[in-house]
This record gives sequence, structure tokens and C-alpha cells, in this order.
Amino acid sequence: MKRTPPAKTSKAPPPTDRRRAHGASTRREILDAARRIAAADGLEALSIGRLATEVGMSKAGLFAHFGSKESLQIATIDSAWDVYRSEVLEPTTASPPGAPQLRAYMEHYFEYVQRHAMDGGCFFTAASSEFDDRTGPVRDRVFKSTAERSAFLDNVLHDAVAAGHLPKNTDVAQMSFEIMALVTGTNLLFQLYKDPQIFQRARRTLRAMPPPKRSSKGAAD
Amino acid sequence: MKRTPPAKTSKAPPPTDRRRAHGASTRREILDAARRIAAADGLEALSIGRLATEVGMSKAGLFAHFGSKESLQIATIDSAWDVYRSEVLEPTTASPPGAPQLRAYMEHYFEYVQRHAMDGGCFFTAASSEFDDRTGPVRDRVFKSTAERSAFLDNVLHDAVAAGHLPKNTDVAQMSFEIMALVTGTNLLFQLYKDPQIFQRARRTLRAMPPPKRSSKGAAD
DNA sequence: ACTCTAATCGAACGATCGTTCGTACGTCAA
DNA sequence: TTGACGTACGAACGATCGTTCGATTAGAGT
Repeated sequence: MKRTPPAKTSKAPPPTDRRRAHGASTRREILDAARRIAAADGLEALSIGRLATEVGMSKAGLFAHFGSKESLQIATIDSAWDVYRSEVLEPTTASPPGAPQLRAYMEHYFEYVQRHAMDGGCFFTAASSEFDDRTGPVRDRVFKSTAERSAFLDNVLHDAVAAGHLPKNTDVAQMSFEIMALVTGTNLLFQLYKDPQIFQRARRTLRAMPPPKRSSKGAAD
Repeated sequence: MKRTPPAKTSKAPPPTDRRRAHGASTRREILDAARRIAAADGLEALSIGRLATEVGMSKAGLFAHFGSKESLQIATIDSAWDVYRSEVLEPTTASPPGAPQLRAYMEHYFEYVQRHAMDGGCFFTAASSEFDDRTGPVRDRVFKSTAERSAFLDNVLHDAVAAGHLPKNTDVAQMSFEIMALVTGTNLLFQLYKDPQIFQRARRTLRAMPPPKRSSKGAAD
């Protein structure tokens, strides 16, 4: 990213766009870049020096905004969650509850993945894969994100049952797993192959997916 | 890890247990540790100093085996592929072609994931997620692995059609995608939740999966 | 006994990491 | 005007990174 040169001369007037970008707006600019780097190369590869260079400020100046790398990582996840919520969850809730909302959820998620295809695709799939074996606050934050994603999908499916769009005895937990696995796998395969036909396949899978029944025959074994 | 000094010769016990673990066996020992680190923390977190400490040799001595970090990464992927082949692919081919082989493939894969649960689960899912946005020999090697995994599954499904276990007009490519997405998503969710019930859900999904038909209605849109 | 080679070592290099410290500039309240 | 505060800076720290170099072994081949 091109950024105004540091203007090393001490007496030069600072009419640059920076220098008056106080507080919150600088922080937002930092996190915009942090999301990109973290999604593409991982939350560990998100180094403070690299991030500072990218947004055109000093390591120390950037560091002061967060106090530690761990805080920066968590702030980055929070920021990514805001994006996910505004690009996937909120547009989904704008559709009528039930089957339309389920289809909308998948479409908005796929649009989200494609929109960020060059930045690592789904932020939370990448973060989950990176931190699933670790411990500490960062992993906990990642875990919470996935849990919230699952809970949202559970609610959508529950509404679909209540609206009569799915059979009354639908096993919502099982169906939620199937859809989570489907979209997660779709994201991973799309990131690797970069072939939009994968989304067509996923849509077709959802259309043909038989609603699993509660306490049917699948309980044993 | 036990060194198991070969001590093939009648010579007196060497001062250090190492020193006679020549060539291939040292290399194998290095790659055993490298697979663990790379699967758990990522191929980039696989640092030479850390790896050298883990196997009890010097950075320079270990480095000499590979010549560059990139070569080490590729050798680690090759080693992980050998494990995947011997633990998943070869046991699968021991089952009769067709539907039994398809079920065996999934079971052997799940056993593989569980066996390496503490080491990051499926090596190739983790590697794909880490390198899907990069370029270079390492990404190419990861890509090749996933392509071979898909091709193997394609063959299993093709055999199942030929054996009459799946309808003649089964869309093998579509079904292969659905199963790849299913097992990939299953691995990711299991790594995060560490709940073996997830495998039960995945088995149930496969049992209930309707074989997609070729040139049905999914082509449009 | 001699040489040759493979394997391994310690030491060091430049780079980058996360972090700390002291300082300077700007704005705003007193 | 003064002082406090928020913001950002340069410099430096110890640690670790990948890599290079030269020296030191042990064993094989002659």
C-alpha cells in the first residue's frame, strides 16, 4: 500500500492526511490492514513491524495502540467478526425466517468468501485451522466465533422448522453440522482451487440435502 | 522419543547416543518431529532451531540435511503424504471396490484424524488452509496432495458405479465434492471441538447422502 | 596407514521478532 | 501560560530466525 513518505525533515509542515487521523480512525485503519494480513497469512504471521510498514507508521506508535501482540490479535478477530456480522449475519436476518433465510445465509456467506477470496477467504475458517490445537485467549476468542456461527445457524434451522419449511421432527443439530461442514469444506476447496463452480456444487448439495430426522435410525452405532 | 542406537557394530558404546545414526535414519527422525510440529503449529512455524532442539542436534547439522527451509517444508509434506498413504489410502484399497471401499475410506480417514488429533489432525487440511493464498513450490506441493486425494476418491466412486452400488447416472464429480467437503469440514470441526460425536454425525450424513444424478436439474443457474 | 566422504558441530552473520524507554508534538482544560 | 494527556516517534534490548563457514569427527575404500 502506498503511504505518504515519512517526511523526515523536522520542520516540514505535516499537511498529510495522517497526523490528524487521531485515535479511533488510526486504529480502524490498522485493523483494516491487520484483517487482510491475518486472513491471508495467519494470525501468527501478523507481525507488528510488517503491519506498521503497511499502514505507514512506526512499530512503537502502532504497538502503543494495543499493548501486546496478543491484544492486537484479539482486536483483529473482533474486527473480523464485525465484518462477518455486517456482511453475512445481518443481511441474512433481512430475509424472511425459515427456508428463505437458510438459502440467504448460504448465499451471503459465499459472497463473503468470494469478496475476500484474495485475502484468505473466510477469516474464521482460517483462524480455526491455525489455532485449533493451542490454548490461551486467542484460541478462546476463535472458538467463541465458531460457536456463535453455529448458534446462528441453529436458530435459522429452528425457525425453518417452526415455519413448517422443514419437518417437525428434523434433527436440527445434525442438519446444522451438515451445513457447517458443507460451507467450511466449500470455503477450503474454493480457496485452494479458486473455481467458482464449487459454489454451484454447494448450492446443489443444499438443495438435495434430506432433512435428517430425530431419533430415527442414526442413533445406534 | 527413544533413540534406539543401532549399535550394529561390536564397537564400544559411543559417548553420545547419537553420532552413529547416519544418513537416512537421522533424516527420518527429523521428519517425524517435523510432521508433528508442522501439523500442530503450521509449516511456517516449523523453525529449524526449534526442530533441532527437539531432535537433539545442532541447527547447522540439521540444516545440512535439507539445504533450505523450503526444502525442509517440502520434505515434511512428502513424509506426511507417506503417512497418509499408508494409514488411509492403502488400508482402503484392501476393502472390496465399490460401496465397502467408500465406507472404508471414510473410516480410515477418521481413524487417521483421531490418531493425530493432538498433532493437528489431518495434515493436508491444515496445510491447505495455511498455503492456499501463496505461491511457490510449497503451495504447489500442497495443491498436488489435495488433487491426489480428490482423484483417489473419484476412483473409489467410479468403482462403486461400475459395481452397481451407485446408480449408473451418478454425478461422480459432484458426489466427490460433497464427500471431500464433508470430511474436510468434519476434520476442522473435530479439531476445534474435540468431540468424537462429530464422526458419528459424518457417518450418518454419508449414509443418508442421495447420489447426485448427472445432467439432472442442477446444471442451470 | 592413508585418503576421501558424509555427518555433525560451534560460531557467527544480518534480519526480524515483540517489547521497552525516553522523548516530542498537538490539543484541550485550567 | 501552564500542565496534563493522547499520540506518535527513534533507538535500543534480547531473542530467534534462516543461512554460511570452517573445523572436527567416524567409517569406508584404497
